[in-house]
Amino acid sequence: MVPVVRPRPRFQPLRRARRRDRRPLRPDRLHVRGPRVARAMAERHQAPRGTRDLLPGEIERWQWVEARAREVLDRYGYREIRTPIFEDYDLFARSSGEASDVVQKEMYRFKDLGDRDLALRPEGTAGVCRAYLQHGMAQQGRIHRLWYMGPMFRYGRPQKGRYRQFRQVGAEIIGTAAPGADVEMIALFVDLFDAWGFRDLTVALNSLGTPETRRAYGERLRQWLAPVRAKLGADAQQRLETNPLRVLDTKSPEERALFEDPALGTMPKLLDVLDPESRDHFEAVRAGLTALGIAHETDHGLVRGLDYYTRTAFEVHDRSLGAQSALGGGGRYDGLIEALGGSPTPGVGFSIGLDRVLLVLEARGVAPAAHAGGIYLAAMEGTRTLAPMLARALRQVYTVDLDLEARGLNAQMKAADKSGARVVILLGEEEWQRGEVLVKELATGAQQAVTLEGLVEALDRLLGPAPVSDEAETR
RNA sequence: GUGGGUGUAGCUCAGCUGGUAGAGCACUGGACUGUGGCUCCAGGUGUCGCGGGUUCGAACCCCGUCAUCCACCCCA
Repeated sequence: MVPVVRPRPRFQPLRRARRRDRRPLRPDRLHVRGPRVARAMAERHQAPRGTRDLLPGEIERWQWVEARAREVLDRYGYREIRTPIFEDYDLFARSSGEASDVVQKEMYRFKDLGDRDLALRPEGTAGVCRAYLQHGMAQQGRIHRLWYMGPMFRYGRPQKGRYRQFRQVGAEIIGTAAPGADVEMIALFVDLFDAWGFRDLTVALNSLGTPETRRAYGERLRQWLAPVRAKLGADAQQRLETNPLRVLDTKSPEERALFEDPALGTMPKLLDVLDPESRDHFEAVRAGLTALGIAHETDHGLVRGLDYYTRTAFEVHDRSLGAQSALGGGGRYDGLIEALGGSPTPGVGFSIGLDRVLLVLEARGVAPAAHAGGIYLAAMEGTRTLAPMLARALRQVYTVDLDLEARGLNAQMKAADKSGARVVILLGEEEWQRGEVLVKELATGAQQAVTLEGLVEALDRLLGPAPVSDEAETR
């Protein structure tokens, strides 16, 4: 006989193959995952880098945060607006600034099948302003208070608190340059954090003036730093040319020490060169915040490099987050809508990174109260077909779970316990003959037979008619 | 995009300078086809991230790659 040599698949050692062959067939797995060969050849999928799944157990925390935010925004009288998750690339390029990092290297930009140049939104304000213009909202009232909540996308190396898909909640007031708008915006900003349980926040505040005052200030900075220019890092020297305000933003202790050099004299402050109108505006905002008892402090290093940002800029940070400490920020953008092709229209807004808010809440052990359990409907052989009907009727009012696989009573009771149900309705055959069901309270084990007519009354007594609370509590 | 750390069961982690898969929790079934938690028994607990290479032999060594974490850049 001629020996036949069969090539052995290289991806699977013989030892492992034998092990697998000894295992009993698992039909429940086979039909889900497919035959072994197909599985071995297929790549196993995972969420793309920088994205993540929010699973049951974690999503409740998100729902709680979102619900609290909606309540506050609603009480402030703001209206929700939902804009597309992708827009023309050009919209973001204009609103964020061609030279900005976001546009230069963080944009998810793509062409669709119609060769349109599109991008996933990196922030929310651009889309809101576009919608404002597209639908002529200016004609329907001068001042619009809007909010949005949803995913944003930026391409960058992910780390804790920074993801490629992240969620923001934000608000805008379009149509007034009054300092009162800035004050309300910051009050809303702070009250959102308050609703999530943040206390003792301090808002960092600055005024960027106008593009003209910023240019003048940039020149002052260049002159001031000229003596130590050679000692600055390469990045800082580059920024001194393109965006001098950013030089002050450095985290380098060496560079910060240079700023303290007595030979330089005191650092010029942007507030010192503000135009009189911007100065008055800034003072009015500060006075308004003080009147409301909102803690704030001026941060001369707080800058926004983009041309369309004007006057007020603000941020809050949480040091527990590490390098990505910014929880949210905002400011006035009186030049933006004009730059997008509208008539000159002032606006002010903010955005808050919900992923980072959730990180802080998680670290603090703040969790939504556990969901109060509902009803588990257990059936027996002779009442099996009744269960789906009764369950459907009860589900008009109650949270009802039941077994789908015709399992034994023991298994159903275990499932009921595991599901967190408070009450089991047992469709016993004998009881059903008499027009009754058994109602058992799991916490006490107490059980009684009730007629169908008395069932609702018994359930209300055990479960209470009150809706479940979703207030937060500390573990 | 730059630099560094880490990838072993669903989760938290052991695994000695190469010598053939481990614990706890969780999960499923059974003891218990008319009653959950406790206990006991049985069990999937596994592409040792993935792909190459070195070796008689790789979870361990080398290279690449992916993911994750930290820092930078920048922001939320």
